[in-house]
Amino acid sequence: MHNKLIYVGLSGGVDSAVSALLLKQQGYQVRGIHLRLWEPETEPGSEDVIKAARVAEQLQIPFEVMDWREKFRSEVVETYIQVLGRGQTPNPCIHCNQTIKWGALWEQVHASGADYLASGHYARLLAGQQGVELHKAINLAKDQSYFLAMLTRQTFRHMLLPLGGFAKPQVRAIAAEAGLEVASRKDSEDLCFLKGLDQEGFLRRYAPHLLQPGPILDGSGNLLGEHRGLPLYTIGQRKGICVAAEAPLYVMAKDLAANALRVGRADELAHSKILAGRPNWISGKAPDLGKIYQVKIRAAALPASASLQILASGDIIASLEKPLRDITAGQYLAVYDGDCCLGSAAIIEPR
RNA sequence: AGGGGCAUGGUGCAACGGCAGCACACCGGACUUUGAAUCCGUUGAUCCUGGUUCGAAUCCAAGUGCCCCUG
Repeated sequence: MHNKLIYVGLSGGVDSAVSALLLKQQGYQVRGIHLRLWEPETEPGSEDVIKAARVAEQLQIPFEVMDWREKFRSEVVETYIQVLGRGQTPNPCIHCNQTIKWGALWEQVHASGADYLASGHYARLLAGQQGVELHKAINLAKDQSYFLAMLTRQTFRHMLLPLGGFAKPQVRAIAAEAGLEVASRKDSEDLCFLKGLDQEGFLRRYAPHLLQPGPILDGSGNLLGEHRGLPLYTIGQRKGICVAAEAPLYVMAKDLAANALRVGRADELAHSKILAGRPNWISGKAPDLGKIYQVKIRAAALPASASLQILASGDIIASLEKPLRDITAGQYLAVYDGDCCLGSAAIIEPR
């Protein structure tokens, strides 16, 4: 009845399947598209492709598969490895959303006549006074707006997120009621391209040159042990240091020049300012500089109150009301006004 | 090769002659569409030999190893 053509990215999981189902029920003309993004040579036919195809079959919607493994490798995986090589902690899901899912994929389906591209992300797009706004999901525990915060309003205009108002159990119930076989499929975890490997195994295989052992030092420069390669550690990390001390040790910093890992106590991790790169403001305009907003420094972080200032360079500084730990270069500082996500910027360093 | 001290899981420390515990580390699980954090849990030890004792990590003796002081 709408006559609108919508493509839904079908991952093979329950979320995207229910997204397609809901849109179909709303009367849209729905087509499923699955991206093959990563399959190691040894992996036989991907289970995800089969599951996605089955979803489309059950929903009786057209379905196609795009083999974008090379594109994914050059756009997302290469960036991931490069950022690790710079001593930072990449967020490949954000990069994938920018370049693949809402970049190249949109262009592709748009060229095929699509009016919208939908996904199973848990976030909401609401009509605001100045246009579409990105809001957190109703179910805050599942909210994924952080991963979408580097996208532009231009993109949000043709994006549909049918699950933003649902809780996960509801989604599974809807899938079960519709008889979808993926209803009970477990949620995906970890990076999609790790596929059973842990990060160390992945890097040993695809970027072994990054795994150079080096010294673990405390704040005074004392040698405490040996690390297995700086990319395996991120700021605030506790596990994997393999050094027994009076109190737990955490990664404070990575010294690329010396290939050294600096560790310290939890209370030494706190900082009250964050320098982040030129931000992406979804509305196109910078927020109110005098106001207190909420910021998140990682997807699963609790929001923290902060005010913003904009430097001449265009970079921003967030001044936190209470110090935060684990402020990590390569991750993103997402800014919220209540439930509304104003935008995001790549974290450069704590101040 | 003078005197003193120490020896307990991987590391650092507890335990009156009476069930060997704690912290850190490791490993596992929960959580999680980034990396983490966090929470829960499991392994795992009395240097060696002999003696005293109903009973020894604990007391005694020798051995071995380490540390400190004095030549």
